[in-house]
Amino acid sequence: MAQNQKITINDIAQRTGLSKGTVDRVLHNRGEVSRKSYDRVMEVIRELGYEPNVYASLLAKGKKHLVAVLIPTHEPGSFWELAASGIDKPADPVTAVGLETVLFQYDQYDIESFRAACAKVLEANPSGVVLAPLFQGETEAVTRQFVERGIPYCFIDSRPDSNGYLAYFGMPLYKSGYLCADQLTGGRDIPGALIVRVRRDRYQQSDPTVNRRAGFLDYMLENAPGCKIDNVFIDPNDPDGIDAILDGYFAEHPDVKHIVMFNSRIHLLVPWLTAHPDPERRVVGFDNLKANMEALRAGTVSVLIGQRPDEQVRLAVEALAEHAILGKTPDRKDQFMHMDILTRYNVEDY
Amino acid sequence: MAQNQKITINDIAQRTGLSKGTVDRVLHNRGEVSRKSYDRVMEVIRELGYEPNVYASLLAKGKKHLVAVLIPTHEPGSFWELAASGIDKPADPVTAVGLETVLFQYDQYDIESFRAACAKVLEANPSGVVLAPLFQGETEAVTRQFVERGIPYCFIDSRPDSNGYLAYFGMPLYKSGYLCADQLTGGRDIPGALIVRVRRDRYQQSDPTVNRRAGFLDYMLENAPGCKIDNVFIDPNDPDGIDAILDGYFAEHPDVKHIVMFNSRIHLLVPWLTAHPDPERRVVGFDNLKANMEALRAGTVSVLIGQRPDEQVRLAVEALAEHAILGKTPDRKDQFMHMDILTRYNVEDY
DNA sequence: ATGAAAGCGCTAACAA
DNA sequence: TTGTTAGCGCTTTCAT
Repeated sequence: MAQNQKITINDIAQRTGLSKGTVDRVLHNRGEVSRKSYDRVMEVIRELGYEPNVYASLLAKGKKHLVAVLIPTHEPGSFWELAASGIDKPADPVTAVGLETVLFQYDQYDIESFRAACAKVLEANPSGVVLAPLFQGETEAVTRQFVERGIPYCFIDSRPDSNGYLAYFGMPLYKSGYLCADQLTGGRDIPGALIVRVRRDRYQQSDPTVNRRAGFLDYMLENAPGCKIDNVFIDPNDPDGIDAILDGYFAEHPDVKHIVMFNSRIHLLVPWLTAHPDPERRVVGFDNLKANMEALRAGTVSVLIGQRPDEQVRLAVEALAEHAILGKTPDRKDQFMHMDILTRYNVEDY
Repeated sequence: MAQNQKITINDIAQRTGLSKGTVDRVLHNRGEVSRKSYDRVMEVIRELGYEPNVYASLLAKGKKHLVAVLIPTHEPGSFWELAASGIDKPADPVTAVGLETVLFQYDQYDIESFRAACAKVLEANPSGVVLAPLFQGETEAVTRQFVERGIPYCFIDSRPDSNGYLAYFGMPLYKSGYLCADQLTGGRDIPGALIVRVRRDRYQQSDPTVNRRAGFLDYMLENAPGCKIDNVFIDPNDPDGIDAILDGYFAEHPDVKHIVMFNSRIHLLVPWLTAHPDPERRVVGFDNLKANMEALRAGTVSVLIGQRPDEQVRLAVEALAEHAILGKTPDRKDQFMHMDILTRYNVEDY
């Protein structure tokens, strides 16, 4: 074990015969230092194994770091509520080190509200921002501003094709469809499966489920070639309509049992599923919304695939904090989250 | 938004007409303060919404916090290696805040080495220690010493019946057996299943797998009553013996396909499984050892149930750090980890 | 290009 | 019981 006498800038100032000020200047590449002094300082730093004391530094600059989290407003029980809950999770010692996180929200169906939120974020002049790229064009616009102002940012949930972000935290979408298919079929060929989709007006939003669907279909092609796959569209705001649509479909296709949805709304089917129990049926959906987990416990949904949205924001915030405070850059830019398989037997401690 | 002018102990000193010293005393309940002053200070603190500045505090006391992690030596690819890898995971800002973690190891089959490691831990006088309670009696002994010396400690992996620990991070063992059974059977009745066990000499160690086995058997009783369940014992150090035992068993029981192991050693069966492929067979094991994950990818093992041992130690270290630095106590003492279901389709990003 | 010095907010030792 | 004071290690003017 090496001697643990922390060595300070004073030590290295003495050793070099220079002053703390100069040492500090080289430490932060702040210029105004002669080539010679610079080299000498660097040498001694290495020699003595100097490591800066973060508290002292933070204390001296007296700066609070603020990271902004820019996500849609969350109705209770929604996906974005889960995500938002991650904002307070960064390990307390971290926040204790002078990190403040602020939530900026917008209506995910209203591009104007997104613009407004972006403006507020810029105003707050944060040390970093984490955002979900729901509106493609606008996202490009803000991130360009971030870059201009030297504000690092992280994407969560999904990731545009741009390149200036510090890191991305999210599920591998195509693969998640694959996994989903495997859970639905149990690895066996099945007669048929119904994909329930939400009719979306296109709010200029990107749809992350298309990749997922692609993965699903590819799996089926390879592993369950005999399976007939149908699509049906529902309106989230019309519960009766949902029942009617499902009734209609299954009346015509009594051989089909299995059901899958690629967004987080599998809970919309619970009333119908409850009314039409079938031990043979497998139902697979995504995301650990409260209502979805209820359905899992009740047995109406067989499997849920989770991606820990709260972890995504936690990790993103931490990455930004490390960047701001310690100047570190994550080793991998794209950090894919593990896809959690949830059944009634392991929901409890999720 | 409230005004963000950080208020300091100076402010509250002025407001009360007392000195920083006195304020500091009440802040830390260090006594030597008159009832009256105490009350007044508290009042003003509340009134002004004072919050201490952690950096300043840390800087002033100049104390590095050390947390000791006391776990078995890890051979490469073992369970404890995974656990050990969590030691460096606490978010960097945390370690930056002055946390040092040190690993203390012992031979899990040698109680003397455990005693020695404990002695060293005590010697290091850490601010906290995380340990796995492998040796029951000895664990009681050390923890008693921890309590005496006011050193908080966390258990990981499993948890004795004592009560003085700060927190426990681990898998719910009984439930994990239940989940395991469900994954093995796929929710259907099956003709038979073979439990492969490791013959353990009793090193005075507690065996965490007994609860798991109990959960498994209960599930089977309830949900697969027709299933014949057999046990077979292998010696980890005798690969040929393993093959022989499995050959022997399956020769006699051609109707049985499924195999399960309750410890982390399912990878021991890979040679035999590879030599005897069977698309109908399901094989379920525990823990994401490298060898196990390989088997999953190769398709010889169907499902692995993971508990993120690295997360367990990370969380334990963080809990201890929060306690030491911030004086916080975790809200829940027993923090059960989620049980991860791993298949070939979601191992990749684990 | 470099040095000197005044803090950042808090702690702890010592006086009073 | 309370006040005073000298730092903790680093940053940041302001001189030089």
